Amino acid sequence: MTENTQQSPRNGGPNSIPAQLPTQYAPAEVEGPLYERWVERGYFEAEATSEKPPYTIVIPPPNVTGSLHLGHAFQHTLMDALTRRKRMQGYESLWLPGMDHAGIATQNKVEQQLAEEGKSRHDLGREEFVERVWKWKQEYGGKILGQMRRLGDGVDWSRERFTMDEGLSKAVQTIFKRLYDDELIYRAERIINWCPRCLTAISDIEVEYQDDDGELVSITYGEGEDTLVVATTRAETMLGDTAVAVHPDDERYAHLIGKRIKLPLTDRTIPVVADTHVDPEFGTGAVKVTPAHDPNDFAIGQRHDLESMTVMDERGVITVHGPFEGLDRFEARSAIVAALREQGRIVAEKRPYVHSVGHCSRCKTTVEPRLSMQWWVKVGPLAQAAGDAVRDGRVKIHPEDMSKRYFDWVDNMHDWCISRQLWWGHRIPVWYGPDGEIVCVGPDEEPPGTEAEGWTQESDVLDTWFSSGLWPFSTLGWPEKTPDLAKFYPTDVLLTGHDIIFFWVARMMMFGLYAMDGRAPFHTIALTGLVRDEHGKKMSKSNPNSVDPLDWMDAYGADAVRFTLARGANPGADVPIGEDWVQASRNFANKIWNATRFALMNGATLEGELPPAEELSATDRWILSRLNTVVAQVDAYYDDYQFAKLSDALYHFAWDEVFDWYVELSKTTFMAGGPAADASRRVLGEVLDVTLRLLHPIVPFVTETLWTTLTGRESLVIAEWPADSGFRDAAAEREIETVQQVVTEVRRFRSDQGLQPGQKVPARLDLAGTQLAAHEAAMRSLLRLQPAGEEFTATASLPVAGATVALDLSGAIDVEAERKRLSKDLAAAEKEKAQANAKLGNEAFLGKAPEHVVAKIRTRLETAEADIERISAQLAALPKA
RNA sequence: GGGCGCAUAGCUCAGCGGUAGAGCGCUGCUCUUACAAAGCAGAUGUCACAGGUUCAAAUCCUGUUGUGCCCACCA
Repeated sequence: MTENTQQSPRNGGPNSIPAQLPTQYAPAEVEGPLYERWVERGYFEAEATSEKPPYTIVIPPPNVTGSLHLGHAFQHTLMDALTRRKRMQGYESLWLPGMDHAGIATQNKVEQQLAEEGKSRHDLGREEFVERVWKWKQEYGGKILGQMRRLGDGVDWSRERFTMDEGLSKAVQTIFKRLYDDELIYRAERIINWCPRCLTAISDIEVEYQDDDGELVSITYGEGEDTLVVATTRAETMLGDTAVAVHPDDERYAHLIGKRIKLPLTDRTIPVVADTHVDPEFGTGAVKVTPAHDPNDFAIGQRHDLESMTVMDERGVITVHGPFEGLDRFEARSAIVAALREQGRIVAEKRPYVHSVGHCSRCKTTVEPRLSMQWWVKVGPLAQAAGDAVRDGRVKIHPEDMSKRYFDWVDNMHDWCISRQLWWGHRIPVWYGPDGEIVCVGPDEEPPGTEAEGWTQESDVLDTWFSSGLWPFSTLGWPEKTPDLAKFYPTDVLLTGHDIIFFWVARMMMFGLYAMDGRAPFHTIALTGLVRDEHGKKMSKSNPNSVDPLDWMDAYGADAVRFTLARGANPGADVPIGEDWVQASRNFANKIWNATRFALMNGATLEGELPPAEELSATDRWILSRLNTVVAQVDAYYDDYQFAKLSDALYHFAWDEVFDWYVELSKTTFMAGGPAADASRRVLGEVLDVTLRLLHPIVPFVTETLWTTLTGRESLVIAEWPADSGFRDAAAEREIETVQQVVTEVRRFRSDQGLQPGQKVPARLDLAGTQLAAHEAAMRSLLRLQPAGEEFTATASLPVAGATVALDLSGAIDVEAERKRLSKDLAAAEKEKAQANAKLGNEAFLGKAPEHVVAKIRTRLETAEADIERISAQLAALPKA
């Protein structure tokens, strides 16, 4: 990285460009080349050997199949702002990019492609298919990486990682082996969530529940005296029933407990068992038990040693010999109900019944609970540690109330089903021997035997979240002891959406603490909300409200999109965004552009020391005082992840104070010339320099373009973050406030009297008794007031804040309108005064209110009294009609 | 069924114990020599409802209504 002192070769030095700057900012022209320059110069590359303290963020790896949506743009903007600021603050700042192989999602994508060629993955075979997926990745994957460049993401491309990379795969195998040896990974037959379309098991959190309309049918089981009625929404599973359960204390069925009854449509009899799980109040109080196809029933089966009968294959097709064999589960449902009805076994006709049904989060297919042999992570001890790290404050969740959700899950976590019946992913490193041996193979070990000898490797792959759980350290080289790992682990902040607390955050916590000797992978978890449209509606790909951020970036620039998102980023809250708002941000960028243009045209400079306060005008001291206040504010907001507030503070400081007041007030100074003008040029340069630095992490492109032009230096990316100099000048702030008050009041009068903004009016300013003498020229300029000539006759007189502005409108003013207006204001001020007086006359208030509140009320009273005096004087000064 | 959150200007949201704020939108006047993607001026709210605590409540407590999200093995 070069010293940030050389002059930019492009523009040949400071301040030479103003004439070349067009009147409008054109983001499309500068953003692309600027980004490439940053990358070429290696600004985003972090050095493990650096002496600087590290600051690390790993990117939540987007799916290789993904493209940039507003949610990414949002989170990336915040992460980019954090890492850019830290870099400016002198940290060795690393934002590590990469992608997730996204097992099911990617496999689905490629299978889809194959389907278009009329093939299935089985036509290719496993090896060829996996090769095909890699090829797909090469060609179509990672589209999002290019889009990240467009956004301006300052990531270290030299450290880009992919969860299926060799190194990361080794990390996966290493931790699998370690967990296996620690007996934290095991294999067991359980009821799992099965997706009959993806043909794989999925974990509990990959199931999305939604209320579906179903039908509850009541069926008579048994014969003769020994009958009871059960209700079900999944009639097809009755073929696999191996019991009926009732509550042990339920007298209605006491005589049946222990007996066997006939299962309709089959030649089987099944026992009636007593189990406290059954709620006697619900339905008939009798439950059909299908251990192989329902998690509850499986548990009952375990307790009563029932047989588990699988009646469907992996596609959800009935496998039981007989009339229903070969039917899809939903066809079978109707067919079975029809058959039961024929036998007169349907007691109550189908009743509409809304109940919660699980769907595959990938393809929305209704999940089929299924008994199956799978691999599991025993989460107990891992989750305990993950919970404790937050409980004891080593890791902070921001905003804090999100931690409840974290604890709820971590403290009640079920074992995690990690095996997937897919081909794309990390293959489970376990080998099965000819004599039933099971051997887990570590990363540097050979398989225990060859296929010829009867050994086979487990065909399942791991849940994609297994590898992303290792992300904060696998990306840094773990399990090797690399310099990167030593320098950049633990990372600092994890910034991500609250929707993946369970999927990803909790798992990184578990694995990080486990693999890295109890060192949590980050000290702060900053959770963001979801991006929504301008009416707060959820954006989804299927909705017409879905927006491609690339379109907005093309139209308004990346900075505009970034600023809009940052400005909407209230901690943990959802972020609404609409095109109008992006436009407004574009306008802001343009405003900064033009203000800088103005500054350059007027010779704003950074050369030489900032003059000492005593050599500066009140206007200059005021803006410097405000500037430093804002620096401190912005720092505080950054440290609290208050992006909306810091963006807003900068927006208002820049636009309202610097551009609308300071720049306008300076115009007079510049025109007058002399040492005062020179000082102001230096101050304006300073104010813009610092403001651009402060804005840079959020709107990097426009600030970089302007700053390099202003300063002639190489880049703002590697410039220093501003520090609060501590300079404050309360007197100057008060003085300028008074100027603003006078100006605003006279403008109001002019506007109310229907004077055109540009119309010059002769005026006499009486500033005796105020500090405003120095500002007379500026005020006259802002207010379009001419010197009073010989003929001057005051037709209106406006006393305000101790000053009096007498105007010659050379004609009658609208006295009535003005009187009406002033009377209204007067009434308001008097009411205010009365209220303040009432408070100050209240002993209870005086006795209990804190001093600063009482002081505030006193000030309020004084202000009201001053207003009354001012307005009364103005009324008195009105010419008689 | 449990948990959490939210109800403030036309819209989207800040504020969370001491006189109601922002952006966009709206009204009027302006091409005032950086910017019309602009400038200036202006209008706009019984802070969901009902109780309570307090000298003081949009802000704290209780309840009601509406709304959103998360969790759960609702046959």
